[in-house]
Amino acid sequence: MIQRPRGTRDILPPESRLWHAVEATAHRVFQAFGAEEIRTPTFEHTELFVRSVGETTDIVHKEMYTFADRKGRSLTLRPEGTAGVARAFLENALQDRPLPLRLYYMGPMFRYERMQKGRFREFRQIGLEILGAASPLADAECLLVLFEFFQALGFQDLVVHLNNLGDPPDRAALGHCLREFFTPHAAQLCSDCQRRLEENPLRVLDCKVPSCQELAHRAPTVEAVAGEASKAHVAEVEELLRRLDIPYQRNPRLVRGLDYYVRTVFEVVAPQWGPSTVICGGGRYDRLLADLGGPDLPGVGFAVGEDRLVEILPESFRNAVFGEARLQLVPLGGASAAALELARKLVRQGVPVDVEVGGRSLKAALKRADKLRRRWVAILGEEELAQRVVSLRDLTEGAQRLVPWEQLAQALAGGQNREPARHQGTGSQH
RNA sequence: GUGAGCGUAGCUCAGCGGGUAGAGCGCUGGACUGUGGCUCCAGUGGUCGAGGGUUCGAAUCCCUUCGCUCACCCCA
Repeated sequence: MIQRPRGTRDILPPESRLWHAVEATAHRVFQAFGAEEIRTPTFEHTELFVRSVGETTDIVHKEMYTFADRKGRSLTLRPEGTAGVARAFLENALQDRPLPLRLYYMGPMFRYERMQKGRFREFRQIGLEILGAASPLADAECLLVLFEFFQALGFQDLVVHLNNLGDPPDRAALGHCLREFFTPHAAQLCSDCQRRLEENPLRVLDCKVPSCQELAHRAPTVEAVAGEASKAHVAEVEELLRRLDIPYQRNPRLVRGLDYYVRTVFEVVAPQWGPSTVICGGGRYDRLLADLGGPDLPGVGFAVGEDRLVEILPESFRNAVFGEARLQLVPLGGASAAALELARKLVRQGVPVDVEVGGRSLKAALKRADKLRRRWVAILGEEELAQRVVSLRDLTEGAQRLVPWEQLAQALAGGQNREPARHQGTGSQH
């Protein structure tokens, strides 16, 4: 038996409805704020990710799905979304459109990693980029759109963790400072951090090992070396967040893994999953477009991990999705063809219908409707057919009455399903 | 890349001091010929992850391998 490749998943019904609903919500909210969807390739030239994400990052270092095509070109399955959007922006000269441009995307990303809870080799991200706006207003708008999205999904308790990473010269200076600070205490650091001290001292700041954390808390932060410009920029973002009542928390040890970030960086963690489970990460990347050979235009954006988001979706949203009323239409005897006609009529009126085409007995059909937690069953037998009615049964109460076909849509209007059926997880477990 | 745990029916698992593969749930049907949920009955379902070894005989003991999961690193 052939199994799915490691790190991929089958998203089965009814779970797939949640994914659809999350994506529909994203389209609606993002578009309401003036963003438009961009679809870019799932794979790009390897060089794009090496140059944008950064050569020293783990993503490029050891997590890319890189392969040579038949002509020997090096291609890579995209590990994140921003690089492709930036490339498409430049390639299609979108800087000649009215700026800023708000672009959003959703789709699969790929990273070659060992499997773990909430971590996949193929996972989905929903992201937004605002290109061509240097103002802190753009950073704040990003977070505003993000939180309106969360709000529409029913989240109540999410908090943004926010930091200033400074401008590029500041980052270099901070690296120096941190090396000077940590080197005398190197013996106290974990072995990973001793390595980080050489390669990327910023990463020591968010190590989870207690002894490292203790040191990190006393280490100099970006504030010590950041220029006035970046400080003022992030302070203004904070001011706007307060004004908008978006809950945030300044975290001076927050460091993001991608090299292109400057100034504002942020992430949102799932409260019930502990501090390491990031469901959204983002920040400002003012140098990225220029580094890719384009005009010197700023950008800011975020990406939400859809897999993790679906995992922690509030009950309210799940219930709304699974509670959608559907009519189960059961034909008896020779009424099957008429049932299909009736189903077409109802669907055109906006009523979702399942026709029982299994040819089973009424008893079996009712049993099935009950298993599916359907509320309404319409029985169409010879007698009903002759009178152009159905027997409409309400499975919640067991009540049943005859309803003419023309009034069926109206009789069902506003009806909710019964409590959602319990279902299996995501198909990712075996 | 490092460390740990686990692989028996579609799902959750029992069986492991070697002796003919089990239960619950699910699915299908029946008891109840056009009326669900509860109950009862029947049916359906498995190269015991794979390969090798020990043995008269292995799901069970030994070795190898593959797969899955969790943690670390890092991230969505």
